Amino acid sequence: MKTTRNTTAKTAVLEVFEKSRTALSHTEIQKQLNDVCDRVTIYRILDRLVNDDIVHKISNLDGTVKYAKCNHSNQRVHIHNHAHFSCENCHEITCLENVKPSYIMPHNYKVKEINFTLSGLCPNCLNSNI
Amino acid sequence: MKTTRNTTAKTAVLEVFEKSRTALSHTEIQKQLNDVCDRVTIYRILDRLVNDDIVHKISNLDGTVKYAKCNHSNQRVHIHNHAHFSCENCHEITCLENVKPSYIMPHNYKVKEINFTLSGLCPNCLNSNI
DNA sequence: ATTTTATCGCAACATTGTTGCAAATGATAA
DNA sequence: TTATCATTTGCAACAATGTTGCGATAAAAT
Repeated sequence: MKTTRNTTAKTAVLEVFEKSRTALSHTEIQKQLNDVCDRVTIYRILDRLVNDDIVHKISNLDGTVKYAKCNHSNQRVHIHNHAHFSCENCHEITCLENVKPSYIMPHNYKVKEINFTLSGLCPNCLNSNI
Repeated sequence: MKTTRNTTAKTAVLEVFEKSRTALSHTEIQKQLNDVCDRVTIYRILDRLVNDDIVHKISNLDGTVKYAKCNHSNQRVHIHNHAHFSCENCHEITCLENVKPSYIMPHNYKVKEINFTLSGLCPNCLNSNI
């Protein structure tokens, strides 16, 4: 049985998530960590965190991948069925915890995960008259 | 005013889309074209096709970006509000033209585009008892 | 046929993600 | 506390993907 360890690098990554309101890319995490650990280590930590359902992965329309901490891991069945918002101006991605899409699927599909990302202008950028 | 031209490379790319039932990545398109044109040219053609609303871009959870031809460009307001399905087994991405999510947004967001991708097993792979 | 300019090919570069392996380190039990 | 051992890390090297600049080519309009 593979156990997971609490290393200093992992703790540092989790602290970065804690401080951030928005989802973060690998590069953004790396910048905030400044040389706490290697680039490769961050990739591996993120993989583990996603696997352990501590962090979820979000892919943006532009092809960038971001990560955000889950703040509902107390639920028994843990599905990330909430939406994300991607601002085309400031490029921040935020979780819209309360936005849950409803939809009707054709038969014969087995849905395991959903990724619902809306893009446009976030409240901040909308107010700035852009 | 920038006009767009019909080149042989662009026509070839569109033919590849025509033949394909599923969404295609840059690499997949390149393989099917075998050396009709340069790798860079394909990137630029795809950019233009997306800009002209002839093709839409889909980004998958694994970070891969795929493209599919729009078959509803007759609509006046052209928003890609349909869902896509990404099979975790065969990795094919298909458009679910009839699946349109309904959702309620918080105020102060201006939504311009949505990306709704469901993943799991497609009918083909589901039947294969995987 | 000539002109204009969008498009192309090439080369070089930047970014992002992956892999193998020896060394380091966290967790567990002695 | 120390010994043990599997997990994690750093490094180096590699692979894949996407971008940019620029001279050459070719599509479309006159």
